[in-house]
Amino acid sequence: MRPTAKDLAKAAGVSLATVDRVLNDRPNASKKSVSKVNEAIERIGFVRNIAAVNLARNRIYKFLFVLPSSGDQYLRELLNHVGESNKNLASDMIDVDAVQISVDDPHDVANFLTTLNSEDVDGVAIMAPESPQVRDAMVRLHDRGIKVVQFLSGQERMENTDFVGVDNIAAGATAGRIIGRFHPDGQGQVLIISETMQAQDAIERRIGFDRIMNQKFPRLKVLPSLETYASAERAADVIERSFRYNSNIVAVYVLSSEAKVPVSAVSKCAAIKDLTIVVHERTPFTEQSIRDETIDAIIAQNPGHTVRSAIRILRARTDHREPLASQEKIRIEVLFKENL
Amino acid sequence: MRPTAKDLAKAAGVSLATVDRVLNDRPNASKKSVSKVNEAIERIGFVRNIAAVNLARNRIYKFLFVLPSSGDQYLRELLNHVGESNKNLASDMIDVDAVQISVDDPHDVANFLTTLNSEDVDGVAIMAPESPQVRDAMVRLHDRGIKVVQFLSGQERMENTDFVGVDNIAAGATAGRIIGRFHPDGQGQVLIISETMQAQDAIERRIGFDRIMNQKFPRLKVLPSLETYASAERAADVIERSFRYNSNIVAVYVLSSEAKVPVSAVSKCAAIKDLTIVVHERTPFTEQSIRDETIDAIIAQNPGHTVRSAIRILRARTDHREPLASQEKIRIEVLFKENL
DNA sequence: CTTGCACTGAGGTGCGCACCTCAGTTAAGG
DNA sequence: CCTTAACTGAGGTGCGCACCTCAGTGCAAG
Repeated sequence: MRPTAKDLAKAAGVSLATVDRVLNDRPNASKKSVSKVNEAIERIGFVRNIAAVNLARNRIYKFLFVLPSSGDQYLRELLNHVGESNKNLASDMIDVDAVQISVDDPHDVANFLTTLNSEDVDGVAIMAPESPQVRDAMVRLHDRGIKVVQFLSGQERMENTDFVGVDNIAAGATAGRIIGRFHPDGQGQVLIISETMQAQDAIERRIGFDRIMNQKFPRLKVLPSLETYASAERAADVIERSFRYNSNIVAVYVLSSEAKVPVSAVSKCAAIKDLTIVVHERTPFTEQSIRDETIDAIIAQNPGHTVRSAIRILRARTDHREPLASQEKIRIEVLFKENL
Repeated sequence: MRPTAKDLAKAAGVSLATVDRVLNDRPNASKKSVSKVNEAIERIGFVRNIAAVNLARNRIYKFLFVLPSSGDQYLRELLNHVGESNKNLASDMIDVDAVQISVDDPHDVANFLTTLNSEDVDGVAIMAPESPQVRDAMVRLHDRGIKVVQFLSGQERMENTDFVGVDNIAAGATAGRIIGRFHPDGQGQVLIISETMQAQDAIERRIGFDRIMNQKFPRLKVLPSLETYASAERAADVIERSFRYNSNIVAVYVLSSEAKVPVSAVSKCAAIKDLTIVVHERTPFTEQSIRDETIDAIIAQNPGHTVRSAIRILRARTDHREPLASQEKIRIEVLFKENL
C-alpha cells in the first residue's frame, strides 16, 4: 500500500488539516509545520494520488489549439490529431478543441486571444506568426492565468511560455547534410523554394541550410529562395524561370510545410527523378512522393507527437508541475522510403 | 459538466445499480437493460472517469521489465528510462520495475517468468531472444492473466502479445539507403559487423540491408557479416583481417545495438573519417562519435519512447482497452550530426 | 491581565465510481 | 396455483483527496 495523506500526517506528527494546508499552499501553516511535513514526505516517500486530487477538485482540463485557417495537408493532419486526442483523453477529463483563425492579420489573432477567458479554457496552444500584437496578447493570456504554448510557430522564445516544435535551424542543417552527402562529387546548383520567406520557420531553416552548405559542401551552389505565396501559378512561373536560367540544378529543398505545389511545379520543369528533393512534413502527398521516389527525403516533425506534447505540457502547467523536458523534446525526423 | 453514471442511469431509464452491472459486465443484467444503457451511452456521450474508476478500485498498476543482464550503454539507457518512468508515473499509481536476468539460457528466462504471479505484477515487458521455452512461458503468463509485451526483442509475433520496437528489416534497409546514397558513384566494399548473427534483430537488419543493396546499389559489394561475440580482442582480430583482405572498403554497417567495440576496432585499421559508418542506437559513445564525425549516421529506436510505449500498452491491456496503434508505432529514427 | 492573531486539529461533505446487500418484481416452468 | 430463477432498484460504504467550518491553543503586544 502506498502511503496516503493520513499516513503522512501521522509520520509528520501533525493533523490531516495541516497536511492539507501544506500540500495546497494554504495559509495558516507555520514554517515548522511545513518543514515537518516536507521532511515526512521525503522520509516515507509520499506521492499524491493525482486521480484522487482531480476527482476531489472535480477538475476538467480545457485546452484550445489556435491554428491558421489557411493551409493544406499538414494542417489537416494537425486537426485530425487534435480531434483524436480529444477522444482519447475524454476519460482523463481533458477537453481539447481547435479553432482556426486567419493569421494574416495579427490584430485578428490578438483580438481572438483577448476573448479567451480563464473560466472557459485552461490552456492554449497557438500557431501564429511572429508579431508584437500577438506577443502582447499571449502575455495577457498568461496574466489571466491561462497557460500558453507556442505551437510550431516561429515566435521568439517567451518567458512563461513553452515551445513545442523543432529547432528549425537544425532542421535546415539536416536537409543540407542530406543533400550534401547525396552529392559527394560536389558541383551543381540547389534550388530553394518556400511559400514565403516572411515566416520565421522558413528563415531559420534557410539559415541552417546555408550554414552547413557553406561549411561542408561549398561546391554546391545554393540559389536564392523562390517564394510561391502558396499560389500554383506563381510557383509554376518562378520555378520554370529558375530552371531556365540555371542549367545545373541537381537538388531542390522545399522550406515550407506544404510541399505539394512546389514539387508539382518542379516536376513539370525537369526530370524530377534525377533531382535530389528534400521537403518538410509528412503528408499524404509527400508520403506518396517518397514511395514513388519522386522525392528523396522528408524532414518531419511528427504532428501527433507535437499535439500530444502540447497537451501534456499544458496539463503539467495547469497542475503547477514542471513538464518533463526529456520527454517533450520534438525530434527532427528524417524519413526515407524505407523508414516511413 | 460531463454526464456521470447517475445521468446515464436517468437517460437509460434504469437504476444506478443496473448501469453498474452493464458497465462492469456483472451478471444479472437483462439484454434489454444492456442495450438501453449502451444506447444511452451513445446518446448522451457518457465517458467513464478513469480517475474515479481507479480510485474506487484502489488499483495500483505493477509492471515489470525483464531485461538481459549482459549489455553495455544501450541497456543502461533503457534501465535509466525505466527508473525515470517509475518516478514520473508514481502519481498515477503505476509501479514500474526492471530485473536483469541472464538471457543466454532460455531455461533460466522461462523459469524466471514462471515465478511471476498475477498478485505481484499486472504486466511484463520482455526483452529476450527467440526460443520455444520462452514463448511457452509467455503464453503461460498470459493464461495467468498477466499482460505481456515483447520488448525490442526478435521473437516471432505472438497472439495475445504486443510488440514494442521497430521493424528491423526496414531499419536495415534504411541503413542501406543511406550508405548507398552516400556513394552514388558505386564501387567499393561494405563491411558488416555484428556481435552475433544468432539474434533475430541482427538477421533481420542484414536481410533488409542486403535487399536494398542488391536492388538499388549493386555496385557496392556487401561483405559477409563479421561476428565479434562482444569481445574486443576478437573484434580487433576479425576486423583487422577483413581490412587486410579487402582493399576497397568504403563503408561499415554495425548491426548490433552496442557499437563501441566494433567502431573502436575499425578506427585502428583504417582512416575512419574516410569511411561511411552507420550504426544502431544512440548511446553516449555513438553520440560522441557522430559529433566528431567519426561515424555518419545512427539508426535508432528511442529508448524513452519504447519504455513509455510498453507501459502505455500494458496499462491499456490491464484496463481491457485497446492501445492506440497510431501512437504506439515506434519510429526508426535517423540521426545525423545536425538532428541529434 | 486581556486582547488579538497566528496557528492547529477534529470533523464533515462530496467528487465519480466500484462493489456489496437486500428487498422486491417479473416471467417461465411445473 | 406456487416455485424458482432471473432480474431490478434502493441504499450503503469507501477509495484519496480538497475544501470548509469551528473550537480550541499558544504567544506576543498592549
